[in-house]
Amino acid sequence: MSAINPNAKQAWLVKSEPDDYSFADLQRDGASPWTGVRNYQARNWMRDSMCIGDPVLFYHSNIPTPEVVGIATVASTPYPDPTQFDQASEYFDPKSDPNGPRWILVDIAAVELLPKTIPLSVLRNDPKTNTLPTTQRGTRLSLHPVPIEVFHHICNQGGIS
DNA sequence: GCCAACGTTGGC
DNA sequence: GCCAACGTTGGC
Repeated sequence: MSAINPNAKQAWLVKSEPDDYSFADLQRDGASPWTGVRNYQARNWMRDSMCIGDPVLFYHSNIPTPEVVGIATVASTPYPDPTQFDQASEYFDPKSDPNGPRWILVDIAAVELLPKTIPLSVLRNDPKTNTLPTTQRGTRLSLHPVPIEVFHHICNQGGIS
């Protein structure tokens, strides 16, 4: 059972297309390796900065109303993404060397569904959240840091006290 | 479905 | 090391 570390110094946001993998899927699975991230900056954060127990906002992208839907947490230390060596996977990377894997991930675990989801439009209209990369036009990072106080603010907005 | 913005690739 | 071409992300 994974829980958020109340003393965590850093929170995060991860994006997922719900048609591909939704927060409900994560709740069903309990936890899941965060596979398929193929962006070096995002990889570096997983490899170097994400700590077990860090809070995570789970965001649904590529839908009519993109929104933060749930709370999750980092549930493992970093390790190589197994899909990079799986020829059957859409994430297979022929250039990755098993002796020095290119793609590193952590496990993400579901914590709770937000009673009230928070649409991107609301994040953009709130001065406390409108500096998040996800609210910036053109930002395609699928994973990025969120200041811990902003995380708590978003939880409050979402109906969690 | 469109397209702007961005990251990556590869030729030179 | 530059930069044009390309592929992908993701809002709309």
